[in-house]
Formats: sequence, C-alpha cells, structure tokens
Amino acid sequence: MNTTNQSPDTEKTKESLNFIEAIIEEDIREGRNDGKVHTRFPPEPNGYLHIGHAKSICLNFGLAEKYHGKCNLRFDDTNPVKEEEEYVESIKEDIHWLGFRWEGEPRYASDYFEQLYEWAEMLIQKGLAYVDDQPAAVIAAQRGTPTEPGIISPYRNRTMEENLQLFREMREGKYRDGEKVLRAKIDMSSPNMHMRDPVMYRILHEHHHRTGNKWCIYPMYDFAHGQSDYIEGITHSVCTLEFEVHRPLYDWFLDQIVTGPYRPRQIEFARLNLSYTVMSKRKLLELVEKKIVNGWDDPRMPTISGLRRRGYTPDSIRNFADRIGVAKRDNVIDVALLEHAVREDLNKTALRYMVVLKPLKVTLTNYPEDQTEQLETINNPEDPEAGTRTVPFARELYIEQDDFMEDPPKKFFRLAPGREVRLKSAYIIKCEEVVKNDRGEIFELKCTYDPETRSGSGATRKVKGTLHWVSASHALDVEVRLYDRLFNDPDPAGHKDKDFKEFLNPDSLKILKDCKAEPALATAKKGDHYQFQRIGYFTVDPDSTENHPVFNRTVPLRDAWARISKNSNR
RNA sequence: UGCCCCGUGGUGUAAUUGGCAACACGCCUGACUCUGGAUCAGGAAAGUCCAGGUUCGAACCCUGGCGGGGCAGCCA
Repeated sequence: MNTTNQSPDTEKTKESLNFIEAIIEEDIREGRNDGKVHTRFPPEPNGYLHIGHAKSICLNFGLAEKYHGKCNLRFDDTNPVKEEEEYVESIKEDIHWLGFRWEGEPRYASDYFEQLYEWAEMLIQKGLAYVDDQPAAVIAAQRGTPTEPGIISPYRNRTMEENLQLFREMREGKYRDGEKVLRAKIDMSSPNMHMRDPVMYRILHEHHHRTGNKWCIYPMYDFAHGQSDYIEGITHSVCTLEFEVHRPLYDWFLDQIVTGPYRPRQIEFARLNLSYTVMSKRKLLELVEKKIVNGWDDPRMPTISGLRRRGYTPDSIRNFADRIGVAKRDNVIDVALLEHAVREDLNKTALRYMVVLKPLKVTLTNYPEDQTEQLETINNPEDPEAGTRTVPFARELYIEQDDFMEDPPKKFFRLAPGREVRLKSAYIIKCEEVVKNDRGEIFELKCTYDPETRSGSGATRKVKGTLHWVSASHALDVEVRLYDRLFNDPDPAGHKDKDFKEFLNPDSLKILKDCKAEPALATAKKGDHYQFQRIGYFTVDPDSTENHPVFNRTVPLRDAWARISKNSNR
C-alpha cells in the first residue's frame, strides 16, 4: 500500500520540545492545576525592553498560545524609587508591536499591595516574620558570606504582638526610611543566602507611579512575585537563571499561603546574549545618558524600539526567537543570526528601488540630449503580486562610485574603461572615457549606450555585471544613515580589566547626505521597508520630512564581492 | 574552600529519554541570475570537557575530577 501523504520523512519530523515544554507537557499529563497553562511576562517598568526581553516575551506568550492557555502582562512595580509611567507605556507598545496580546488588562504587583500586606501580618501571627530595627549595614554583615553562616538578629525573638504592632506602625508612617524592616524567620545558617531571614518589607517614603502616597512600606521582589503569580492563577512562572537560587524562597512563601491544590511553579532559563553588543539595562542606560547613542531608540541599540527604528520587523524578531531555542546553558548568539532573520523576512516583502549612495556621474554621449524614457521595472522578483512601476531614464545618470574601477582586479564584474555592463531594467552601456578633476579624482564617465539592448526587448547579449542607477535630472536627494555594529568586540562587556566602552565602533554610524534616489521613493512613508537594489534593506526614519527623506539601513545585502575582495586582500 | 545551575561542530539548539550525533546560522565550492541578492546542488567542520564504572550498547545512567556561570541590595 502506498498512502501518499505519509512519507517516512514527515513521520520522522516529530517536533522536539525544549525543556520547558517538556515540563509543561508532563504537568498537563499529570493533571496538575487541572491541566491549565497560564504564563506571565513580568517586566519592571524601570527601562526600555531589549531583544533579551523579546526572547522572554516570545517564550511566555508562545507557550500560552501553544498550549491554549493565557499569558498576563504584569508590571513588577514594587520599587517606587526606580519605576516610572513612561516605561509602562513603552513596554506595552513594544509587546503589542511584536504582535502579542495579553490576557485582560495589564496587571500590576502594586494592585496586590493590600493582599500582600495581609499575608505579611499572617506570617507574623504564625511566628514566621519579625521586625528588625537594625540598619541595613548591620543586617548585611550578619547575613554572613556564602561560606560562613549568618548570625541571628537580636530582634529575632520579639513577641508576635510586638511584631504586629511595629509592622502596623511601619505602615502608618511612624518610622523613617531604613529604620525598620520586616524579615521572614527562616534559617540564618542556610547554605542558600536567600533563606537567611530575607527582608520582606522596607520603608520607603516615596511616591509610587500608581498607588501615589498610599504606602510607605513596599514589599521586596521575593515577597511579591510568587504571591502575584498565585493571585493571578499563573501555572508556570518562567524567569531567567539568576533567580534559580530564589526558588526555595519562592516555594517557602507559597507554602505559607497556598490552601488548595493549585500552585504556581518557577522555571528558569538562560537569558539571551548577543555578540557585538551589551544587554544589561545599566550599560544601555549609560550609553543613553552619556549620549554615546541618540536615545533608547537609537537604531544601534539592541532595544526593541531601536530595532524597530532600524527597520527590523516583528516577524523577524519572532522567527529569531524561535531559532535560538531555550535552554539553561549560558549562550552568546551570533548577531549574524538576527541579521539573517530580517533579511529572510524583508526579502519576501520589501519592494526594490534604485538608490545611489555615492554618486558618480555618467553621461551617455550617444543618447539624445532632450530625451527621457519611462522604463518598466519589477517591484519585487520574489512576489509577482507586487507588480511593476516605471523609472525615468535620460542622458545623464548617476551610478555608484564603487561600481567603477579604473584598474579593476580579475574578479571585478562591474564597469571599467572599455567595458560593458547592463543598467538594471535599461540598456547595456560601455565606458568610453574617464574624466578627472584637477586633483586627479574621477569625476565623470563618458559612456555610450546600445539602443538594441533595452530591457525587455528580447536582446540576448549577456554582460557580466548589472548596475543600479538613477537619472540625474529626476533624482531625489535623500539622506541615508548607515548603521553598523555598535562594538568591535564580540563580547564588549566580557573583559575584566577593560570598560565596555573601550570597544565602541567609531564607524557604527555613517551619514550620507547626498544620495540620489529614483523619484518613486518620494512617497515613502515612515516605517516602510525597502530594498535598495544591490545595497541592502532600508526603512524611513521618523526624522524624515517631506523635503528631506531620511532612510536607515536595516542590514546590508549579503555581498559576495565584498567577501571576494576581502579574502584576496589578506 | 559553602550552596545551586550548566558543559554536544566556530555559534546556537536537537538526538523519539540507553540504539547510526541532526537542524539552523556562519564558512567554502559549483549552478543559475538583468540584484555578485534570492534560489538550487554540494562540501569542510563536533564523536558529545576529562577519567573511570554500569550495559550487548552511553551524549543520555553512576562516581570522581576539570571548566564556566550564579548567590553575600532595605534592586528586580
């Protein structure tokens, strides 16, 4: 029997699960939490999201999608000193832009402050929490070190009644910042530092972006996160590796409040590292504050807003996130993979236009002075639906400086004295004369065109190279910003004795002010993606105005010639 | 010299849970091409950190090393 649609190949293609999916499927199989899957993305609103967050977003929202569950957006806003509404808005925008929809309204840890407070009182009543009057430095000293146990606070054995009264007074604002804290009573000699009577609440007379001045005590991350998960019905609380040592504490707090069979579970994965960039919020903030880049959305930044401005698409980032996988070992992803992801996406969709970045004038000496032709050209060879347009052709043109060499090496297929090339969608031309200025610089080429070779005329003559070009009199003047990696070193933050800023790439931004574009680009709209033929993918920058279009280079095209010439150079 | 986590081509992730180490990026050939793009065909590249053990059989299990990362905020 030959049942066609079941080749042995597709049979073998059973998808492999990442370790988190494996855990989830086992949980479902065993009927934990009624087989439900509910995840959450829990950013702290203290900065802009970056590509590392995108990995987490794709993971959490993706898991919910895959297992027909839900995913919440929850702002982890327990520290009013650092958090701001501005960040809340940018985070929501970035997640939306990536194409994800959270379940219901965004949640906030601050929504749970009252409940958290009640649980804190409950712990006090159970004798599992106490108020400590010591200053931060003393508490830190008593905590011991990873190799030595801590010592017990002199306030550890206050009565339940006294603790309760003190804690209530803390809430009422009777004490100054730092005067008292509420601590969990666990184990000062635990080998896990986080179990040595961790602080649950600290006093902060600060205005909170949502609760205003209602509170002057704020819960710590450890006393907020697991409980927030519990309140929201989260089943799988996925976070990065540095929280692994917090898990026993996550579970300890849950042990105190969980009443039924439902219980959230923390799972840790390795955060994303990308080559040739830095990913920590602190370092990114430094780049912004020291004006090394032009803001959080500078197209060289690995922030989501930066990538968006650079011209990355949501699909490309999501595909990238899929490909890098999820595991627990430290990793550094080659930025080339990210670049591949955009090229792959844009290749399918971006319309092709001709833009000359560094113009070199070409005069066709045998072309009539006052003639203009409208030549038809295809918008996207990858997508027949994209149709065609016309581009004006005339006697005076611009071609790319890089497309001409007076003394070309062997594998150079472009224009040179006496040589022929095809002008894309136009004619074959031949270089007859090189005109130089006083300084001996090439200034203009005098060429002839072959009227028999018009594109689409059926002419069969072949030439080795095809160049992009623009009619001089019709050309649109545009600004083009060429971006390159921000750092020269694959791991700028990985040098013990050197500051990451020592590895900044001085050529990460080159601004080209007199580029020549074909007129059709006059209607380009902000955020549109294009391929500039033979050069790369570009998008319209928000700095663009009607009279002054500005394009950002998202990523160059793969360039075989660049590789050939580089390889022969060494 | 505490506790926790992790070691598979250059990079990342797999290997139906003990059965021929695969996929992607990158790199190199070649074909094709009115984009030196795309596409297509092929290639090099790990024998799974090391040493033992269990087993007919180990990337996978056990023991011991070695290496990397994390933990001593009233940050998250």
